[in-house]
Amino acid sequence: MPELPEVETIVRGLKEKLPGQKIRQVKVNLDKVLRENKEEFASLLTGLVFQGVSRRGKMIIFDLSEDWSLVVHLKMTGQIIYTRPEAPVNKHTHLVFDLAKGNQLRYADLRQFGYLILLKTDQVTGLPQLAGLGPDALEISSQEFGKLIASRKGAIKPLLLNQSFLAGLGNIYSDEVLHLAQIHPLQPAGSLTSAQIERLYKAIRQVLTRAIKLKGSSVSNYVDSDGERGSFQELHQVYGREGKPCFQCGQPVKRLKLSSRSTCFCPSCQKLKALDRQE
DNA sequence: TTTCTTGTTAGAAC
DNA sequence: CGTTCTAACAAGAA
Ligand SMILES: [Zn+2]
Repeated sequence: MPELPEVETIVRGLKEKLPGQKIRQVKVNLDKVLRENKEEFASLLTGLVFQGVSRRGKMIIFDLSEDWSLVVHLKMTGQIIYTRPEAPVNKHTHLVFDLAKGNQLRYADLRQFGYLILLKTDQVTGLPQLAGLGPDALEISSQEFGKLIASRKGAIKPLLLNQSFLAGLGNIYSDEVLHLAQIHPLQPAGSLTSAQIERLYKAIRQVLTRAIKLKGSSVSNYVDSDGERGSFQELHQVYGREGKPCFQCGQPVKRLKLSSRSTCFCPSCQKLKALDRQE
């Protein structure tokens, strides 16, 4: 599931390889991942040169020559892989870019939820999918975070998943962050004490930074731009661990359903009524 | 066969 | 209008 750490890992990998490379040919196997028809998409891109690669939240932005940009969302199962052309082709490969140096950039997506948008560079920031994003989870300041949290009434877990509030966290990292911060997923955001908000802010940075170091979490089919799995899943404290003992206290991890998403947490480490009274 | 999983969004409810 | 919530989407695993 590409969330911020996985997307960041992919972007860092591609930054080393793509800039300066010309697109020699584009093959489209499934045009439903595109906005325009496949012929138009291929002809617009052919001959362009990759320049920068960046991300905002979970969105990837490729900047190309002639003021074109390609914005990509991988949703749950999307992959972008830079590879030798003779490497075996994933069954769900929907796009193949042949690059001037002989390598290929391949886009694959098992569930076909991801998409690409080709547009002029000056249109990128106005794109609703980008303009609607809140501050990036790794860029927001502690002060701004505290201000945003305080004005919200809903439960903290669904709020962390809301990309227009904060961009980058998904189901895995929201659960992991709340466990590290020792905050119950149902606790109303506006009821968090300043000490809890501080812990939450630090937990977000710590969990995401550590996950990026380990190249993300491979819980389903996630691989980075080299086709390599991440290893942060081995350090998950609660996600996917229902019924197993909490590594901190030994109590079994519980799961509940929150806005039709599963949420794993430790009822002992993450109490609903703040145990840390006044500090 | 049915249920579950995921991120985002349209649309409804408040 | 802002916020919050639900259903829908696809395809494979259990
Ligand atoms: Zn615990």
